[in-house]
Amino acid sequence: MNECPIEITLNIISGKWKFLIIKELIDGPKRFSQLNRSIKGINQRMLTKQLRELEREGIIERKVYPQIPPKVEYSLTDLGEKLHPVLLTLHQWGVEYIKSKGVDTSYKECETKLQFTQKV
Amino acid sequence: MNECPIEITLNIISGKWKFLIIKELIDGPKRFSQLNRSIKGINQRMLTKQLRELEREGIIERKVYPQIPPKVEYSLTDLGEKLHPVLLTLHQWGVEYIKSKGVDTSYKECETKLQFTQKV
DNA sequence: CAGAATCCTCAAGGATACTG
DNA sequence: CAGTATCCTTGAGGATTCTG
Repeated sequence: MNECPIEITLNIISGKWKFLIIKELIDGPKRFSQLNRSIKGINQRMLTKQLRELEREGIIERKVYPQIPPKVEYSLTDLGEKLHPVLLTLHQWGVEYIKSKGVDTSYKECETKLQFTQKV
Repeated sequence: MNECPIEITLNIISGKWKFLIIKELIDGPKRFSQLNRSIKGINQRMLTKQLRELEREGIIERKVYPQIPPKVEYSLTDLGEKLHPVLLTLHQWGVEYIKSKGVDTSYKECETKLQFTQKV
């Protein structure tokens, strides 16, 4: 406690996956299996764990459709949507970094994705 | 490789300490011992390790003053300075989070610190 | 003062199998 | 489909000691 807001944010959105999950959900609600497919390298256990934690922090919402086979949709809450500027600046710096290293062209698809949903 | 810029950024500025170190250096160059004191909870080994990694990525610069006792100053490079917007959005979201939880008042000092150096 | 060198712990993360 | 339940590994991070 008595931490600065930056620390608070970092403690909440820590780990390898949370920001990537949030990035996926910026495009709109997605199902568990969709997330599992679009986030490369994650496995079911990790995805479940991270989703639960994000839910507990009030960043995402979990909506269960009572049907068989089950359908569960995850979406950003208002608080979660407010992470958009963070994603944008992280993205922009990533581009700067790539430029500064002289490497390029390898990030096209993610960039466009974020541009489309740019609200600010 | 072929990662999106967000992933690239997160991979580079990962771990528990890097953002906090960068935050300290936004106020201007600082000595090793200063950083060691102002970053609560870090120890020498970790500080050294993180500084080396940040240096290797071109985010900070290390300046040695050849004297006894030794003096070493760390500062942000241009690339490092460009992380300012990220720090700001992380900070802003932290404040939002605190508001949404109804907790407050415990972050005053860090906030002012960042306002002073706000360049954007 | 600014570190290098060791040693150690634990928890984040991963692999796999099973289920309503 | 959307998860649990186990078991396991690795390395991030920590504590301590020594030094030019």
